[in-house]
Amino acid sequence: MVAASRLDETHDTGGAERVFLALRSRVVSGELKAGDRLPPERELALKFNVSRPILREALRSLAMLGFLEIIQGSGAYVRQPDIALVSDFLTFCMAQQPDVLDDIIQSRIAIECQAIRLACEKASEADLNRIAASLTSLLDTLDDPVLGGQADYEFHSGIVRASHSPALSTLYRALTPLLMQSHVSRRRIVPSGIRNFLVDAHKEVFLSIVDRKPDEAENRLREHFAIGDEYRRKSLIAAFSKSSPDRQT
Amino acid sequence: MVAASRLDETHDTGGAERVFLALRSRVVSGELKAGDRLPPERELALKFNVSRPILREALRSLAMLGFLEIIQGSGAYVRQPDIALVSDFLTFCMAQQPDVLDDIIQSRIAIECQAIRLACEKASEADLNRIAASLTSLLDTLDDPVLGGQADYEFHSGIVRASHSPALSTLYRALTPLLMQSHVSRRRIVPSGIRNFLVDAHKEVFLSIVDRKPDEAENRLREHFAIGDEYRRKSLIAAFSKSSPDRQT
DNA sequence: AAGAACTATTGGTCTGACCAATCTGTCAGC
DNA sequence: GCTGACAGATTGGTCAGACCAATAGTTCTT
Repeated sequence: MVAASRLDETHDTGGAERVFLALRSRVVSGELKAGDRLPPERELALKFNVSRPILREALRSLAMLGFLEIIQGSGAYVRQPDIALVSDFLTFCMAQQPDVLDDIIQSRIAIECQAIRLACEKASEADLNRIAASLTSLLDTLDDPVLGGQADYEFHSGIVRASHSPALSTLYRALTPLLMQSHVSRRRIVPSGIRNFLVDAHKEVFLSIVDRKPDEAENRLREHFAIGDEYRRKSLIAAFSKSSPDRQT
Repeated sequence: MVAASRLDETHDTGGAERVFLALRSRVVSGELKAGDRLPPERELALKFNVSRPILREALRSLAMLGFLEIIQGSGAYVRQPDIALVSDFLTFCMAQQPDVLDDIIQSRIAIECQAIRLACEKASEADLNRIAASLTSLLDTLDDPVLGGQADYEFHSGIVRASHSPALSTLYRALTPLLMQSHVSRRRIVPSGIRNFLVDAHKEVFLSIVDRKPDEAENRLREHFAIGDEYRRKSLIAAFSKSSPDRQT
């Protein structure tokens, strides 16, 4: 047999994947920085000892992952991957599991409760102003579900931002699309009666940050979430007992 | 001009990306479930009206993202993406930002503090036994940095698992690699004197879960983290003032 | 009926060519 | 001398056909 000439490859997984891993490691290691331009495809293909279609499979994969931006006629440029891709992927991973939309709120509470503690320490004047502004828009958009939801989001994301924790902010951004889904369906079933109450809860949370009282802030925030949760359950029960006969498919 | 037959495409971004998006949307929408086999490449290429190399660029990209598993001679099969990929990507995204390793601990605290509250409600006998077991190994491996670190991780991840929140667990798993990095460097500078104290802290946290007291559990956990943080700072200051002259490059 | 050999299917790769967008350098015109 | 337009070179985008390698299904032998 002629099986005696494959020792030059670490672990052969196919040409495309080999090139993919090689280039990716160059990016994550910092050897290739954002903005750098890769050599032309024909040249790279020669260097990696693969054909151009195979080399392109690797490049395209990196591009889809956000590591590269390929511009026709110009070249392939290293790009800082966007957190939005993580978000997409996380969304999909979680969406595979049943009832995640009900569960995702736990992650939100986790992040915001820690963020608000840090915010009590680190929030700047600008942070507080931003949160105050979102509080104002919250008041002005009580009757608009869409704008109101946006103001609500800005209030909460303002808290996270005020924590000055990049990791918390990154996670929060990654969760945002999923939050939006559960958020929309939640807000839809909230009638006008409870809204003033929710506004007051937001105010109290904000004031606790202004007073720099972490424990109080977290407790009020937890209470805010708990009330929302309790209310959602009641609504679901009510909706279920009413429309139970209609429920089909 | 012959430009009058591209209205069937949403927005033409090139063949490969078009195919990629089409197939990906079929996966995320559930139209293609895990385990399903895709048609042969030649057939797919015909269906999407592209050449095989282009079709392969799309397939390879999906494979690199974990959506597909391609087996030579057999076919391309839809696969449930692994959260580890999110973790990798998250790691890279965060690693680009400076000082994330010091900041990632905030995300950990956030998740665990919420998880421990849920654990107080939902922890099963098996959960408690698992945590108790990790507590035992923590005692048995006080002198081994590696095994001790592993026991410590099992204790904390046991808490998260006991929360029975898939979202929190998913996030925690995503953070784990980054935690390991900061964890190792932290544990290395912890001398033996403080360890018994840390073990006691773990015990108290555990007992609070057993007693089903969320507030107490969270407070003790926060205290545990705070002490670790405080200690790390002291160590850094000490190390800095001692080795300051040596510090080079 | 079980195992082996064969064949069809399917992914993996290569070559070479052509098109399209971009970049660059030259040259005419101001 | 500077500017703008043109033309060629560079580079990515795509295609076609061919061949190899691994797998799966079939058939034949034992």
